[in-house]
Amino acid sequence: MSDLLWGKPSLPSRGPKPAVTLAGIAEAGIRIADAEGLDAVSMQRIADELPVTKMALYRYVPGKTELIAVMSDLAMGDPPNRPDLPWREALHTWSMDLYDGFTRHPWLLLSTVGRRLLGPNELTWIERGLTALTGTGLTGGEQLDSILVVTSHVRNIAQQSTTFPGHTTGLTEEDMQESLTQILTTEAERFPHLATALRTTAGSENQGLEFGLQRILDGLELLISGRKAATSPH
Amino acid sequence: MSDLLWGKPSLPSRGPKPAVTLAGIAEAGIRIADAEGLDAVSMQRIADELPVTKMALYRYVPGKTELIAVMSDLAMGDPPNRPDLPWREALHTWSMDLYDGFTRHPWLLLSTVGRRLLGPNELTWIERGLTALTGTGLTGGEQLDSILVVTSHVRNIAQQSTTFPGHTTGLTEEDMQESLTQILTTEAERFPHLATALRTTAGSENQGLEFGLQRILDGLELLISGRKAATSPH
DNA sequence: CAGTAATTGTGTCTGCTGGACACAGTAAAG
DNA sequence: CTTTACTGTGTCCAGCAGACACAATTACTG
Repeated sequence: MSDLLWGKPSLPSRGPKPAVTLAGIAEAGIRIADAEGLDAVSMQRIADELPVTKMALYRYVPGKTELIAVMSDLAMGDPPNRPDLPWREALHTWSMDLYDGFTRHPWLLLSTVGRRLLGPNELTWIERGLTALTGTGLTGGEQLDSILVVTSHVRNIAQQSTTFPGHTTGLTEEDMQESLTQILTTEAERFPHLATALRTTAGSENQGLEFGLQRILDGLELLISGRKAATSPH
Repeated sequence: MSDLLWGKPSLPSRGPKPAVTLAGIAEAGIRIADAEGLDAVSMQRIADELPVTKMALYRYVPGKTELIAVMSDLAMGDPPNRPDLPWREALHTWSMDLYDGFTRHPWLLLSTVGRRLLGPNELTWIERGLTALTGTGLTGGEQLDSILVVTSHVRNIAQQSTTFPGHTTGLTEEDMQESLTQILTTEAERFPHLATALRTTAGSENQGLEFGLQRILDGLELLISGRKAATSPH
């Protein structure tokens, strides 16, 4: 099932030499997705970048779904190896690294939704996140839930602040702002709190990432310190 | 631009009576998306459910993108009106209501990603969330960031625990578990922390929602109480 | 060396999608 | 009764994922 994601490239066989490789196909797909968005990735489009035709790709990949999965795991890459840090700093830099990845490959936000098979790189990310939380006294389930919360936050912040090439109707941040302010003037009475909230907002870019992250880490710290206070004096 | 989402249905005109309505089209689309997933929603498929042909739909909607936007805002519905509660309880029930919405219409998780124009219902959700946070001493930006964190968490938990009809390759939770345990046996040395974390996990369903939510609310409470301690004695 | 089996790449075909466009029919206003 | 505005339909196109048959290439086997 997940041979594509985990299997080693088996070289020796009988027929003609393959003209391309699975990794090469995936890289071509990544290049297209980075430049033109995930919607621009089609079998034909990928084949155009390689010395093969569209149908030849199906010798390497059972379908587009699986190809996107391979692309995604490959683009995710290996998480940067950080030296030993206290759990809070470790999780913080881990989050920032994750955010960097999502900004480098915005389409990952679209291709990694819902239930799916996990590839080696994605599992390594999880492993590194868990590493940061070992020794905190949290149970395994709590550790998993913790990195899930952090991941969710990073994902959605990235989703909101990224410009998707192609995909969405070319909406700039200004378009949204303009539409919103126009609505708030014509329908002000329906959204009083939103109006005041926006009025008292310093439009500083991307502080949402740090804000939410600090809240989550604060919440985790509360739990962890309580957990330690309960176990260590006993 | 957002006339479709915000405009009133203008009745009187000259030509023949319209055979359908925008709301009717959107409801048909919602029905299909609920039952068969977002991918099953096509112009042809919607037209099959209505007494018109595919092309007639374009008299009511400029394109599929806008139709999905209308469907999304409609499916989101009005947030349940809760009596006045302390901010923490208010935000908690708000989150649960939001989660309910996402489980009722899982495709909303797919249709409401990225930059987009906000409809009246979506804005009302935001307004209600902000209402819970008024009087906490948080700035407008902090209030917005707060509900963003909560929303992100709810979204991603829903995303993970929901079975998408159609969309993904029919992967059950068992398939993922099986694939994961198989990987962890063959590649155990690469993911030690993950292995132990999964071993010490009580497989209780969906506690991730409550866990993360409580962490976030704890973090917010820490900020809010600090904010109040700084202002009230002064 | 000849023959067979395995494997790769290609071309053709189907059914689906979103959408452009011309055209016919309908209802109200002049 | 004509004009005008509007609705619904049929036809057409480009692009998509993928099924399938077939030719070409290579290695193993007798």
